[in-house]
Amino acid sequence: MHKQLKASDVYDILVRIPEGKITTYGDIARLLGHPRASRAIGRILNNNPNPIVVPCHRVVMSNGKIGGYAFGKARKKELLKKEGLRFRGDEMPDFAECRANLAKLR
DNA sequence: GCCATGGCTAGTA
DNA sequence: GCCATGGCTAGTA
Repeated sequence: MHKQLKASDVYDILVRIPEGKITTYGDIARLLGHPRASRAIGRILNNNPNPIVVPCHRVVMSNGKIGGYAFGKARKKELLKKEGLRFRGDEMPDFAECRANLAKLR
């Protein structure tokens, strides 16, 4: 078996994403060296033990749609709106501009 | 065998 | 819309 994705590594990345920025499941997967693990990232987020400090709602789909959320998409959308993101249905018009560059985060 | 994804085809309008 | 993917859980034998 090969090396496995660590949930704590995923959460460590998430806490560095500022308000008003978002990332994708795939971007996180690639940063951790598991380019095909985007679906697995979603499963890990679904398990988020601490939604208060780990902003899972800032992870969206690579096609600019909102993606899932343990407490429902409606809740996720509200949180993102509060942080300045705009919506057209489930689409995020400024997805590209708000997409964080994970490599440059500290 | 399920799923909080994503990339790729086929082929409609 | 299909299906490979990776981590997880249920629950068979």
